[in-house]
Amino acid sequence: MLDKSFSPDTAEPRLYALWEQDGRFAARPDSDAAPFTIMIPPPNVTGTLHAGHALTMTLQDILVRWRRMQGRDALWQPGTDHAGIATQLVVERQLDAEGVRRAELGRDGFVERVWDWKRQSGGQITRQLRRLGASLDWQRERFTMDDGLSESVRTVFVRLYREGLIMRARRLVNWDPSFRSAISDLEVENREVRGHLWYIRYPVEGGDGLTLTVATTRPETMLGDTAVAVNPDDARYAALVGRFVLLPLTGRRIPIVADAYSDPEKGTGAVKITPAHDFNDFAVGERHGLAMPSILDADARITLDEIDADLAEIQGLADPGFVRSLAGQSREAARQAIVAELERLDWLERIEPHVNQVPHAERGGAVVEPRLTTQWYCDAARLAGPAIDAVETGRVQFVPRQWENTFFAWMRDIQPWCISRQLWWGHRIPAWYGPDGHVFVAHDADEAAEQALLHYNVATELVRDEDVLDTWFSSALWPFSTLGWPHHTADLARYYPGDVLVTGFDIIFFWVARMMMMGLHFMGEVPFRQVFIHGLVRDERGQKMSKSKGNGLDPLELIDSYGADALRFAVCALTGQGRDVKLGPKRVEDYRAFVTKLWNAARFCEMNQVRPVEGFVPADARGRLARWILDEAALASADATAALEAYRFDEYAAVVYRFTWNRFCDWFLEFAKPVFNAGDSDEAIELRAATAEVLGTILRLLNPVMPFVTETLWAEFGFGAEGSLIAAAWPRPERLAQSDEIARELDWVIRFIGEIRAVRAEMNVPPAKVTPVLLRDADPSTVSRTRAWSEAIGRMARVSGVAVLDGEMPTGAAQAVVDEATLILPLDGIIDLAAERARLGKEIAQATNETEKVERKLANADFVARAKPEVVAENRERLSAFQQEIARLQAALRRLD
RNA sequence: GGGCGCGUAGCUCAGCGGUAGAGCAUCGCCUUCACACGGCGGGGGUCACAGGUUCAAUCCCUGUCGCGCCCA
Repeated sequence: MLDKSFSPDTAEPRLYALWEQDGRFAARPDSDAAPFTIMIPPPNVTGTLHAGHALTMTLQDILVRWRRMQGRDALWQPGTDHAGIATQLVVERQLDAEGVRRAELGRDGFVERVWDWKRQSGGQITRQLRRLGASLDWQRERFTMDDGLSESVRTVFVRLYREGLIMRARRLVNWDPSFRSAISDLEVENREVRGHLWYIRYPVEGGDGLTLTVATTRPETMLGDTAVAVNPDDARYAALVGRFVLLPLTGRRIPIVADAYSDPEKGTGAVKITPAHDFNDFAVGERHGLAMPSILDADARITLDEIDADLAEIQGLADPGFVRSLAGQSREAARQAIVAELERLDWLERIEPHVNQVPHAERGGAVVEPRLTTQWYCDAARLAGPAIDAVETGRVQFVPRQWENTFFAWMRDIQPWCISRQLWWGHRIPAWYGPDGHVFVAHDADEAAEQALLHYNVATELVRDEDVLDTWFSSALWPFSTLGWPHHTADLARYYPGDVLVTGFDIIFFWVARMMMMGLHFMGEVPFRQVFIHGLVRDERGQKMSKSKGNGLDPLELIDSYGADALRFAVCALTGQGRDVKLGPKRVEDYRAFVTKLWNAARFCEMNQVRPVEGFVPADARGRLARWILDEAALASADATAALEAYRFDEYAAVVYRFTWNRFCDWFLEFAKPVFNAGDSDEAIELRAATAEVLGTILRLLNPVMPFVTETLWAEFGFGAEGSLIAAAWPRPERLAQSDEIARELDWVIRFIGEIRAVRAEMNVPPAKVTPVLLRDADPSTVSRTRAWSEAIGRMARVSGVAVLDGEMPTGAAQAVVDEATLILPLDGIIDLAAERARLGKEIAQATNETEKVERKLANADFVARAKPEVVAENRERLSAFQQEIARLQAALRRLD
């Protein structure tokens, strides 16, 4: 006997362990089944499960479980990425707490510590994914720093280098001064900051007091100015182009250049150019062959190394002593000091409040400093071409489609990808340098040494590049590196390309784009055929979840409170196409009610001796009720399958929910009660078997989204051993013969009962009051239906009996119309005749309103002539139905007099 | 500034040429032997606004307003 309610807290760990132990999640490379592959977009190894993971992993798990039930050889590849910056930070913080400095430990010691950390606390998220019920093939778990994956990374780097797709270059990068590393453009977010616009006068050389005023948001960078730019079309400054200004503070002589970058509308129309600290200025510098001195170091502190030599002393304008006093100061302090000095020397014209976009590091939040450094770059533009082509030709499909626009826009304008990071944790770049700086890129030190020998003709000491690769470089290889590449493994042949990548739209530039570029280049084939893009999880009010707002949802808490099934179903039901998911505890709680409903329905089945019957064939069922629900189940199965095929998770959830609750529970089980109570008649035996069949179908349909409760019921009912539902076959819908006719009959019963219920409720008939129903104008077939369903009508509509009206209309009766028949409920003394008149009047009014609309339509010659014939016919039928209904209702109204 | 998306019942969202829907909330009734995390019934919408296309527009097109996101 089932417990009073489902206990997720005990069922979940038990079932999960059972599945895992039985190898239910494992791919079956030796089977004949067609593979279905999803590569998990590897979560960050330092990460913990958040609501966004709960969403994406639930959707992936639904797809995987569903395809597995369809008989596919499902591979859901698990693992994590090594998250260079995040992980290094975690371990550095640990060291801080111990009072140990990273430098003291040395590189090897530090990396060893990171591995220690990884062994102890890394991969917390993989344990949490288990609580969600995610059926990942854990035996295949990979980590981007594994030996195999590291080999892939080295191979890719060396090959791309040899193909000229990787090169070193000295360019501006986004520099994070707190991590002291280059970071990706994509890891920079521009935030609006209220600052100022400082207007500074630069004296024109030989201009007799003539000055040029520039406006800047970053006065401290003027130490590195090497030009002032004006727009070539700006008449105000035309005469000055080609002349020089003397830079206050440093006394440097810098040219006035004409460049379209300068916007005449902005500020004064003259803009100072600091090529080493601004991306736009860098481009101007390149166009005009300007010097590019850096004035900020790795910590974003003032450094004079590159400008000290040309500091000049100019009375009232420049004082090397002041500039030297700035060395080592932060950007902020230097700004204050410089503004004060300019003011003192009267070169500051004015200050305006100004809102500007300031680049911040997404992780850590430091103000990013564009810095001129030598880094490794990957020629993303060349790799992007085939990826763009793959989407254009449909070899990779975005679902929903519109996301391909986002993909195209970014890919067509892709910038060189800076792949080096100044960290210790990560894949160290396989490049070695000779004493003269000559670079040798090789798979390992031995190979590099061989190259050096060939190059120098003598054994030469080499130094390895200190930097590591961007974490995305290794996750880009994930779809094939996890399968054994660069070795030609059987797994690689079988599971590449994968079927679908599931991720949020914020990740299109990361995983989607990069996996495609690398997959196409190295495998010659796309890494996945479809990309399902879902929204982000937001809180109940639609706000983005964030730690600072404190509105984050902990999926584990939700699982503790409501069970994993409820959380999963909520996520599934709320995942519409191209929309964010607003999730809160309330929504999860609401869907827990569905878990409970299913449980109770099953409990009811159990207490009515519903058991699966071996060899039961739906098509052979004889009872109309049995055939009805079996056919309805087939329809639901077909709809659920279609929804999943289209990635319509909301629709899938709705279909199964409606079938289970609003068909199976609300009507079928109610209709079945008298049969179940009738003992062991043939009809009862068959109906129990049919009920078991349908319950089994419900459990199978729901298993992908609610694996725990369905699996529990599956075993309780003896459909199979505990933990075996996961491997059961997905329902294959088979429509039954004569189902339309049976569906019409059941639909009639439902409407018949519904009408009586509505009349009773509106007339405030006490539930305890049971009344007969008299039929007027009823067809013989209707009369016989009332006989066939008399028990259900009696119990569900509180009717003592249905009879054909014989003789006079009873006084004080309520009336209702179902098709051709008028139902009369004698309620003398109970109903208020005035209220009954009003009720009938309202129904007449409603029907009349509809009639008029249809009449107007049919009166329109154009409509009759031009609309599709079936639409016209349909409207004629509706008109006649409404007219008859009105006539019957009016007759009913007259009978009250 | 460019692009994308969204404005449908109090809330969250489906629908997307021909009868406006669901869940939750709300109101009324019901502790009926699976379920009060329940049952039954009801109320509630000029489908943002303005034009256009069409026999017919919530749905297609154009514009306006409002909201969100991405890119510059």
